[in-house]
Amino acid sequence: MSYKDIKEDVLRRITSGQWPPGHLMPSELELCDEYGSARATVNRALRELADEGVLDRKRKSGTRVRRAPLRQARFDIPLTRLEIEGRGAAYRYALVARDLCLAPDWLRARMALGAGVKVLHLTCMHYADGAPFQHEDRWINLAALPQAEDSDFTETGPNEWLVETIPFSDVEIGFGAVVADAALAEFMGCTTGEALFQTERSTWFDGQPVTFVRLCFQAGYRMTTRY
Amino acid sequence: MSYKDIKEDVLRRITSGQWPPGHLMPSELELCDEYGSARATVNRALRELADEGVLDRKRKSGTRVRRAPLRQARFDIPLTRLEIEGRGAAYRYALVARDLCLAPDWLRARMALGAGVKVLHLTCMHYADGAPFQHEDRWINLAALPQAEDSDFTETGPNEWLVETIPFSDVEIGFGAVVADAALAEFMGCTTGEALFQTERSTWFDGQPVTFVRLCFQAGYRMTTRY
DNA sequence: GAGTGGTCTAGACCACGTT
DNA sequence: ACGTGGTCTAGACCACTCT
Repeated sequence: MSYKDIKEDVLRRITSGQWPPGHLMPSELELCDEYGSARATVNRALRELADEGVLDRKRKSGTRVRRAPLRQARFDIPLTRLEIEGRGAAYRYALVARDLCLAPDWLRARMALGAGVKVLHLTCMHYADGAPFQHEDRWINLAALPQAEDSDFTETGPNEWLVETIPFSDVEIGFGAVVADAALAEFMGCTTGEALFQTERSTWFDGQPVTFVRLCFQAGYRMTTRY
Repeated sequence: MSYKDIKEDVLRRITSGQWPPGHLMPSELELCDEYGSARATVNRALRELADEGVLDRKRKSGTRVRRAPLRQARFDIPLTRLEIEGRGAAYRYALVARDLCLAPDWLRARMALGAGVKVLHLTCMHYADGAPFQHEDRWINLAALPQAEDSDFTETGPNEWLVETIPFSDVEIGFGAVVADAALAEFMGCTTGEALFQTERSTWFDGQPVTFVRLCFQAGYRMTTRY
């Protein structure tokens, strides 16, 4: 039995009611006997199920079926270009505004920036088959990324530039809703007062705040996943 | 070296620029030499980094640092009661309406229900310290869960009842935004026209559609995570 | 064909938490 | 003290995919 077969079989026993929520499962060694597999194989199956929130494992106490499955949803956060192209639509990018300025107070608080820090403020639009898809409001900390000042971002969006420039970062992401004001409605080709799905993202690299971005999606956009 | 140490060291090499995006890493056997570990240990470290979207692995070609890290965000989807209590607020639940009816067409399409299927339609409110926190619009397929008809849901919300009744399910979840109409604004204690964060969830058990729910959160609510 | 990752085995020691 | 899961080792065979 492969570890995948074991995972499937354990899930089957749980969904069939043979192992109800809270049930104490056999120990790894007992399952090794039953499945005729090595302990490492059984262990991998159970460990992955625990990672996925189905099982609860404790040394000495054993492995139990979770009562209220710790439901977790995993979302892919793709580049906007790839998301649009993945739907078979043509991608177009446009730079709306590019502004060098001191970080406003709300941004300094948000990104934990010191006083008098210069930031690059970019406003961009992303289109799918010519229709407004996403409005991007981006702030880049020039103290962390001075070379951003030399890029003009007319051809390539800041997101794509960033992922090629910074290899890895800590990220905080938040989802919410926002009402389209007159300006945003004009960009997004919707009516004023429409509710738009919005994500906010702060990125750090090596402990240093790098960028903050607000993305507003077209009206009716839904971010979905299965698990 | 433990697999965690190896993960850390590989991440350090990536963030330090020693292994830039797209870089071809040493093979597992070479890393075994370098770290003085068994191949299974190195394999687990690299496999987990690939699962997390940092590395890209292919047989024969080897392991590379992802160019555009397929960033994934993991969100916990807690029970509303636990989310509110976890913030140190008092939880209160109220059943607003309970209605037995035939599934409307949009719902039949959404849940892949046959014609003439009876559903239980529930409207509920969840309060945090007395303030409206979440509006729940729930539909339960009585063909899959006939015992739902015997529960009155005045004391316990349908979500808590469901997780105790069904051990495991397939779930499709979507995030979006919705404008508060007059009725919803009254429930949520906000002004009409406010943008509210909304999640929709469809649940299947054993291939059978069980329930569909729309959750509207208080104005300004943000669902956040770090990764 | 050959190199790489994917997986499995049998055995071992350790860490944690309950008793 | 003892039972359980957590992890590591050394070796093996297989599957994919590039040339």
